[in-house]
Amino acid sequence: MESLGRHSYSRKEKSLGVLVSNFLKLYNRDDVDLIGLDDAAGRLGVERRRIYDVVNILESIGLVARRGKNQYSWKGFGEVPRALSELKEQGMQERFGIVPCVTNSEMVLYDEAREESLKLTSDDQENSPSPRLDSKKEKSLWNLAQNFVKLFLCSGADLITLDGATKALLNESQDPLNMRTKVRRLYDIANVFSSMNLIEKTHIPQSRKPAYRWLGSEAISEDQFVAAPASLCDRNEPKKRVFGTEITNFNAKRSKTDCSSKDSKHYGNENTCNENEQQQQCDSKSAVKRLVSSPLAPAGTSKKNNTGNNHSQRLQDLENISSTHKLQYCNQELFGLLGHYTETWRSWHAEFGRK
DNA sequence: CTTTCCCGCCATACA
DNA sequence: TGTATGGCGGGAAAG
Repeated sequence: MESLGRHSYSRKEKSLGVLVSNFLKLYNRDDVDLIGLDDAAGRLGVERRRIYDVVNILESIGLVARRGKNQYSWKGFGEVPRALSELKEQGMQERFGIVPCVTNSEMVLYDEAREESLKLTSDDQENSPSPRLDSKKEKSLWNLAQNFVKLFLCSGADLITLDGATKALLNESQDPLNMRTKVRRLYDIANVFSSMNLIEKTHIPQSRKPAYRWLGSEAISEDQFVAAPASLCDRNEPKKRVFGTEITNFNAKRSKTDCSSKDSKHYGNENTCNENEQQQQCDSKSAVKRLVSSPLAPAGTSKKNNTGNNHSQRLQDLENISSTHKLQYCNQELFGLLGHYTETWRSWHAEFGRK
């Protein structure tokens, strides 16, 4: 019904936060080990690019680990504490505690002597291949995410603003242009972390400045369990990938890896992907919903099952129904009673067909 | 207006 | 070469 309702689009529905939430809901299970990027993208109905974002950030916490091309492995939440403590230690060793950050009050302690945090000790003598391999990683989402948590873990600060974090993590490069980009990334990361309750968004006491507070690694769970009940209710339509984005997204991910060639491809938009979801025990009261979505064509591979197709499909259906029923109800009484209805329908049908 | 941040172009890395 | 990965920043929604 709302597929026609034009402006049902909301940015929030497509945020990295909900993506991650769905991602966790999907893979946070004991029996899950390998995660295929294509599979994830397909199941979640997003472009592959977004999966990279999610996975990179999750990896910084140890939730997942790169297994190889197209493959990540699911480590559990059990791994998180370990990873965090490791990060903390790492951060302590570096200058991470002392940087422009926010105290409980609201003051922004300006920078300080963070100059020689350079790797005087571990200068070169590292990766032989590329000299600039380092710079590459420094800018990665993965690295940024780790540094972000280090900030929380190492500085005594309770609240941290993205602004402050940016300045702290930006190596002296006060360039405003650089900062813009950095903040964007931090927003991404913060959204992910807060969606899994690792951090929480608040405000600095007096000023209205938004800031983040660190929550332990314990309150992380809860929401990402199988969660059958809640997910079923709003299971109506995917509503992501409404329209407009279609044409541009040509993700020619042929891939098909090898192991499981069971792919339904990305075009998981529209009414295709949701059905048959998983095989969870969610059928408690799902039966009711099931009926509603069936009328539409099974779609399948056609990427462009536009409205035109639907109409003709609909027509076909009606036609079938009408013929069947005509044979069925040969009772004179009924026929007479419904006569004008069928007549009306017939004329409508004719007109519609003409158009 | 400013803050938040999604989208997807396209540079790199890799096979 | 083709594919996989993921910086990066435009610009639009949200506030």
